[in-house]
This record gives sequence, C-alpha cells and structure tokens, in this order.
Amino acid sequence: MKIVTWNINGVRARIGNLTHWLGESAPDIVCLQEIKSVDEQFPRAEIEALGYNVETHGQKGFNGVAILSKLRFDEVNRGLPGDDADEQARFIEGVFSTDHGALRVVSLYLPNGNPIEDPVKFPYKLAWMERLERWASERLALEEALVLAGDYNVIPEPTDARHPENWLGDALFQPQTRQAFRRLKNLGFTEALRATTDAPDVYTFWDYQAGAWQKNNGIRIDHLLLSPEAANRFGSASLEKHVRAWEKPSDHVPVTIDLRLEAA
DNA sequence: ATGGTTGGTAGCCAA
Repeated sequence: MKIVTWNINGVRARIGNLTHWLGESAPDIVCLQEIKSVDEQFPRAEIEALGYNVETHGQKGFNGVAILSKLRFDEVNRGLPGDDADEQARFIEGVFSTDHGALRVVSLYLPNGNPIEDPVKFPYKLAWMERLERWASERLALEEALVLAGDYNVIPEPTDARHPENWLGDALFQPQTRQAFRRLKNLGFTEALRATTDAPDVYTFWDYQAGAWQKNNGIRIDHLLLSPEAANRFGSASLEKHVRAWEKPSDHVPVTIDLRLEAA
C-alpha cells in the first residue's frame, strides 16, 4: 500500500498537476495540505473520477487538509482535539480496514509559527505541537497501524537544510520546535524517510524565491511518522522530486511510503 | 543583499 503526503499549495490552482500525478503515481492514500479551499469548492469530481474517495477539512483562503483514498473510509475525524477555540483547519484523520487490522492515517498541517517575535504565532505553533503529542499518545495506546503524515513545518536537524545557518531565527528551526518534534517521535514513532536514508540534501520544500529549486536550497519539513504497528509493515520511503520541475509546481514535493498492507 | 515568488483574495496576508 502506497501512502503519500503532499503540501499542494492550493488545490484549485494545482488540480491539473494533481490529477496528472495521481495517474502516474497511483497512490492508495494521499494526504494533502494547504488546499486553500472551502469544502464546497474542492475539486472533488475530478479526483473521484480517478477512483478516489475524498474527505476534506477546508477553510477559506488558508490552510485546509484532505485525504484521498482508494480504500473506503470507515471513519473520518476533523480537527485536532484539545482547543475548542482553534478554528484553523489543519488536521483530518481517516480510518481504513486492512488485512492486518485498522489503519489510521492523519493529514496534518502544523502551524508555521513565523515570525517568532509575534505574540500569537509561535506560541500557537508550540501549543499545537503539545496538543498533537497528547493526541498521539492516546492513539498509540490503541496499538494500531497509525501514520501521521503532513507538513510539520519542522526542520528536525541541521542536515535537513541546505543552509541551516539561514534558518536560525526561523520558527521551523527553533530549539523548542525541534525539541517538541523529538518528544513526539520519542513516544514511539519511526520517522519513515530517516529510517530509509541518512543522506544529507534530502529536501521536500524549495522556496519559489531566489531560484531556491535551481540551487537546491531546500529544507526537509514534510514527514511521515509511523506507529510501531505501521513500522512493522514499513518498506521504504521516497521523494517524488520530479513534480517540483513541472509547470506551476507546488513548492513542496510528495513524500511516499510503502506499507505491506492491503485493503480488507 | 531584508531582495525574491506564489495563491487566495480583494486590502494585503500567509508562506
């Protein structure tokens, strides 16, 4: 089973890109972030025509996440628990049936948090990470295959940036940010891409500005965390970097994992 | 080098 996370940076601006990629990559489950669309305007018909079930958690203008799946959804949950006042659409969970029991897949878009001096934005990021850790801890107790996939807006280590020195003042690379990500992982998750390779220069995002893609000035901020039950079925992770060179690309590329699971 | 680019939206904001 092929599961992918991709920050698409505007699903309506990228629908041709998305359907073409779905055709060539043929993923089973796709976690999208930054759909920048309300649910009513999500281009679901084009995607359903390719054989996918579509569940969205949209918002006007910004944010928004979705899960596309060839498997039928047994259950869908929208929003990260822990703060009823949080109206930002950054979290959706789907549950599926496989030949090895339940599979839970989350598409998450973790807050950016910049600028760090802002009285709201960076604290919101850290609070969101605390909520995620609490939620993940509860889900791990279920002892099911769980995949937390998304744009974490976290550069875990200096080797995850081409120029780490340029990110020292950035919310994506703050010590508190990195520590919160480590705390989450250390609950018992396997980080799929780093379980596959420890090579440097493995990036998932290149800014549109200043020729970042051409210079390979990237960062690795899109991650898939696997529960022990998912890690036991894990094959390998890979990047679909070629889509970054397409016309009108997203600034992120798809990150793909293979799990030895089949739809039940 | 405090630049540069993009999407969504309608003024700039978020990234």
